[in-house]
Amino acid sequence: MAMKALRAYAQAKRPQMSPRGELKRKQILDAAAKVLARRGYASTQLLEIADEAGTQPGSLYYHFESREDLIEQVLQEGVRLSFERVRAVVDALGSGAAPLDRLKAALRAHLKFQLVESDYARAVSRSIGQVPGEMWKRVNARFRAYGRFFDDLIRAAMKSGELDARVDRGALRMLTIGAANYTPEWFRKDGSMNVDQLCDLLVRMFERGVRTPH
Amino acid sequence: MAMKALRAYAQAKRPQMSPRGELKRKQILDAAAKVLARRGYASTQLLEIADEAGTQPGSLYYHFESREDLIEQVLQEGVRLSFERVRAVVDALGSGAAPLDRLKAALRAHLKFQLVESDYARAVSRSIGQVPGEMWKRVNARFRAYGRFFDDLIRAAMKSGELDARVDRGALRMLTIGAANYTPEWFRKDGSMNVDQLCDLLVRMFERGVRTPH
Amino acid sequence: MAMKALRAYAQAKRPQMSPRGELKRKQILDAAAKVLARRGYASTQLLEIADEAGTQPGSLYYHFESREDLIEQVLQEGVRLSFERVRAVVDALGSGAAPLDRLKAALRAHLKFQLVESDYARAVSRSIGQVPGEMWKRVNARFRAYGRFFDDLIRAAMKSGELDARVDRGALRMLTIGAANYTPEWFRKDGSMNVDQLCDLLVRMFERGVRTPH
Amino acid sequence: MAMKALRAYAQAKRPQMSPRGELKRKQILDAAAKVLARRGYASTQLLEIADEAGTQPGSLYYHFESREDLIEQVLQEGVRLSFERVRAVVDALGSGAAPLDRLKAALRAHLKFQLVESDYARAVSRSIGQVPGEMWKRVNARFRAYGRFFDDLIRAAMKSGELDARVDRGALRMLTIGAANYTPEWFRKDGSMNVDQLCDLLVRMFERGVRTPH
DNA sequence: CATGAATGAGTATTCATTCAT
DNA sequence: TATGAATGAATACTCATTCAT
Repeated sequence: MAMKALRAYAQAKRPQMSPRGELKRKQILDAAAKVLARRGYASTQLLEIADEAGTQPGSLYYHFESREDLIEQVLQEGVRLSFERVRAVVDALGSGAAPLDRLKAALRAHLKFQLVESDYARAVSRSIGQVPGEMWKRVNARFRAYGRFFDDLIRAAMKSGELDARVDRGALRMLTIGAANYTPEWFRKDGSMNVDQLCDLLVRMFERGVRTPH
Repeated sequence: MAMKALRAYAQAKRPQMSPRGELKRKQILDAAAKVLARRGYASTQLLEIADEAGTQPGSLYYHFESREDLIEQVLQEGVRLSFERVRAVVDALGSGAAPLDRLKAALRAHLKFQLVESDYARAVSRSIGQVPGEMWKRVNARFRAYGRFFDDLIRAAMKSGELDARVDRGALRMLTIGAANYTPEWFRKDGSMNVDQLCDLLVRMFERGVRTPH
Repeated sequence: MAMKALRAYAQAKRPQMSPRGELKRKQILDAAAKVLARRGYASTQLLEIADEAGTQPGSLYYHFESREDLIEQVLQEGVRLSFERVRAVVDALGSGAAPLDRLKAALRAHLKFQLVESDYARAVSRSIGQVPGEMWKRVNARFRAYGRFFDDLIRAAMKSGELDARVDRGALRMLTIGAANYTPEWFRKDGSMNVDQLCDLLVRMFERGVRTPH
Repeated sequence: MAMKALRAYAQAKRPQMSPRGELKRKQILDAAAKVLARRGYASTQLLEIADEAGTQPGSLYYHFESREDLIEQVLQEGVRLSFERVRAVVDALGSGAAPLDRLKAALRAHLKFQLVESDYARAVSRSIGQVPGEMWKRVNARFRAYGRFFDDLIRAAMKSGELDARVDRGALRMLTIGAANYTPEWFRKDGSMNVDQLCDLLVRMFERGVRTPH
């Protein structure tokens, strides 16, 4: 009871936390992202996170309310970072670029980011379908915004005539995300192709597969 | 320890089991498949399986050695059934059919089977990446045979010139399987498209995306 | 599975454990020794050990890996302590003492130690024949060293001519140990004889029974 | 409830049971004796007994009320058979034989019987100290009668002056029984000595160790 | 702030016992 | 009588969480 208050206090206080506290908090989040990317939601244990962060399980509770709280923050961060990255890449092309080129760049950025660049992003794809309802509702709210961004890119490429407008945009997006999210399960950097070649293939299938027939 | 041999007597006796015993065993496997398809490997609990099968958790041990044993049998069966179904569909076309048509039929069958037809198949796709090493080794042995079957179909379609032979077959297969396996996560039968339309889309992306450019 | 290594962190850390942790660990070992001395291996339950130690069953796992681990440590300690005690008593006599006197002192010390002095020693004698194969192999390794010590004393007393060298040393030792180990089952301190008188009797049977006839 | 009555009925009926029923009952008792001799009371499981008897665990309940009932009957039988055998051997010597010779014959018979001749007898020695209080009270009642028989033989040998009358008879008997009962734990028929030589050694220690000094 | 230690609710598993056939 | 099948109470074990220091 008194604890609850203290914890709430810790949370509320977060913005003004000491630099040292912020650092530790970041280390724990990083550790949790790494473990989640490795094990997925259901198999992730606090002990392994603590080990990875160089602390004790009990210490995590100073920085986070609970396992759920910690994990949710990793997942939210994962979605946020992916979105941020993809948007930055698309923005860099400028609004003068062809809609399909913008979409292809987004696709490439998404795949690469979650395959080799960010534990947070991989934590998300490895946990989809394991996260309990309530938490998923909240994470999914942000995830849907990310999806809408993609949807807008697709819509634009359809409007411009580059993509076949008769294709169901939602299904198209989900099939592509599924293909991308599954890659961490099988792709090996030291295999027969590198990450960029993999991106090429995904983009090729998307582009030629969906483009407007003449 | 010395008891292990005794406990497993249900296993040893299986061949001569009574029809009633076989029936219950099947009901339990079905229940486990349903729960695995719903929760995935790590979150699947024996209590839920027992509930679904209309028994007590303790009773499961009359038919199976352990949680691991039960789950592994569901997964093995899931791979076996998928393979069986897909092969039957391809065989039905006859060897006179064009290689690409055979491949497209296989793709369609795989997606449909695991999306709406079989809890066992969905149990597999929902559990990939969560199954502990040793068990995965055994399940994967059968899974690879299934993958090889697809690979042969792809190779044939490349040889016939229908598909672009420069594309990496392994990556192609895994991207497609990823897209298909993710569908149970988002596809709703009552949504804007039906299962066959979804199959059409996946096949279209595969076909047009990979076919040989002229 | 991969978790085993993590769970055992209490073990790995033992050397640097805090005094408070060491104390509790000792209390648990003492409690386990008491319960084992009372019930024997097979009937010993963690709940009873926890009760005796003033903890919860779950707490035992902070200090020990498993029931087996805890029990094995008690048994190893039991053998170690018996050996240590007996050797100390024999050493105190000095090497100038007659071999038979050294042997008699050892016998007396062994019986007394496990009858009234040490729960650990009694835990061993009460568990012989119940301990599962693998564990017994390890405990027995130390136990055999203890047996060899006795054997050496017997051999010396035979060489000196005090004992009849035609008697089978192994059988002699085991019969004597059997007689001694069974005493906790029936001896009552408040009975017709005290511990020292019991020791006298055992030593008398050994000495007169085995000594060289003239 | 209705079961209780039926079971009681089965028990009450035992004397008039069909020959076939009696046979099965005997097979189960034999099997239980074998398992008890191997595992001791606490580790004995009904499944192993049923296996050994060539039946199912459930079937045991037609012949015996419970695990406790079955085991108790084995133990009672074990004491009864030992007593019977030892008494027969002593009686065969006739009352004209020297008291010490009668005692030595009894000792020899006891050791040999429970070491190599009877699973029932070994079931008893392997279970001593593991049997729960209530049951032990009942078994011990018969066991004490057996002990008294030995005690009478000892008393007679003391009266005749062959044994030292100052020795505590109870302790003497228990030490000897302990030595004998422990033998199944270590004695191997194919070892350096045979059963009769082992008997010789036990008798020698008893005789020379306790006889009246001149 | 951190941690060593403890807790307790939950989970798989075992096994004597029951019961329908 | 026998047995295949089921049951449920008991037991070891796990792990997020708490708390004293």
